[in-house]
Amino acid sequence: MQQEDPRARFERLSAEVQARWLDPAEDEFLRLGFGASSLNRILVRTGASKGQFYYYFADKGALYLAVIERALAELGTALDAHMPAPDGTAAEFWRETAALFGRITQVLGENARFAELGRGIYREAAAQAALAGPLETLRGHVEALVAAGRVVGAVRDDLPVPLLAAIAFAAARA
Amino acid sequence: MQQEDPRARFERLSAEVQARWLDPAEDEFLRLGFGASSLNRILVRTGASKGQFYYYFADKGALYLAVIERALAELGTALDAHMPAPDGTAAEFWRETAALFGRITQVLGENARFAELGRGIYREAAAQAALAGPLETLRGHVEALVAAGRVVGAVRDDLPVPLLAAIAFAAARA
DNA sequence: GAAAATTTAGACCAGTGGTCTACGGGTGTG
DNA sequence: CACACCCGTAGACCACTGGTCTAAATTTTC
Repeated sequence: MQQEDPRARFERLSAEVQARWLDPAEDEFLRLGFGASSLNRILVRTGASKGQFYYYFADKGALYLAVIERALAELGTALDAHMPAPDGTAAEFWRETAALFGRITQVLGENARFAELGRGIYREAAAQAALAGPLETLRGHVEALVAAGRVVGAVRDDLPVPLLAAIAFAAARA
Repeated sequence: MQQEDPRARFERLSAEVQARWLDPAEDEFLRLGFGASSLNRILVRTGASKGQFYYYFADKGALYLAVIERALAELGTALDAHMPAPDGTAAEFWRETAALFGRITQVLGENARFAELGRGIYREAAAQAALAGPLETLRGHVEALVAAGRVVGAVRDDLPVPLLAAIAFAAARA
């Protein structure tokens, strides 16, 4: 007798009302991680009731997911706003790449929460699947960059793209 | 009226008895991660009582730590058994490095659990501190390798060692 | 205004990690 | 032998967890 997907109900809400849910949740998740965060505590801080929560979210993980998705979307638009215009030489490519890295780390610095939130993803199998979309977008940026690098001969082509992406992430983190 | 550190009591136990605690715990942590693992369930599978557990471990995290430390120690000895004898040229260095990577991934493949366990560490602040010792040993291996590479001019020296180590880990994971 | 649908409140549940008291079983000493 | 001592054990108990469910309030529709 399932009526509707709670997720759909939440997405129907205005951004302001959504923020009223996501802001306290993000704060809690950021400070304590997923496992140690208390849903009841979040509810108190949000000023909402149990029934209200489970009307808009399937479970605690869905809330975590919603927080990450919002953050990821914001990161995406922030990156788009800083996109470079690449040209043809290998030297230029590396300069552009270095600049892009600078921009990414800058954005990450401005939003230090992304790194922290990202770490929590690993565990949630469902999260992996649900985040495929947003992450695919970001991965597209990286892949495009790598492809451009190959054209100008600056990037060796015997390494798989995911590996490069992983290295890029690790480097950015450090 | 604190009598003694539970940790000391556990370490006084024989390896066999320790394994009787750590084996079921490792299985649970591996399958479910730290947060979703149930201490009570582990106790049932171990055949131990609450009191018994808290006599040997400070809390759930301490058990998790003990599991990781044992795994890390085993990884260390496994790596030592595969150590190369490096010589002087850059080409040789890279061959050796590639071979070492192969060995590491091989060892990691044989003990696929390390990657999984490692991911769980991030959250535990205490774990970070407590694992400093064992990790320092492993880091020593990597650092020695990098130093050797610098001598023969194969590794650029404008990158910090931790960054290289992070890249190495990321690459090994992928 | 009444009937129907959507939204909210919170008591309730099994299970969680952790504490605490009481008890068994050695061992050493008189 | 008996006593005290102490290491180790058992498990009742606690506050809290995420999640379910029913009943009431509120809004929408006719």
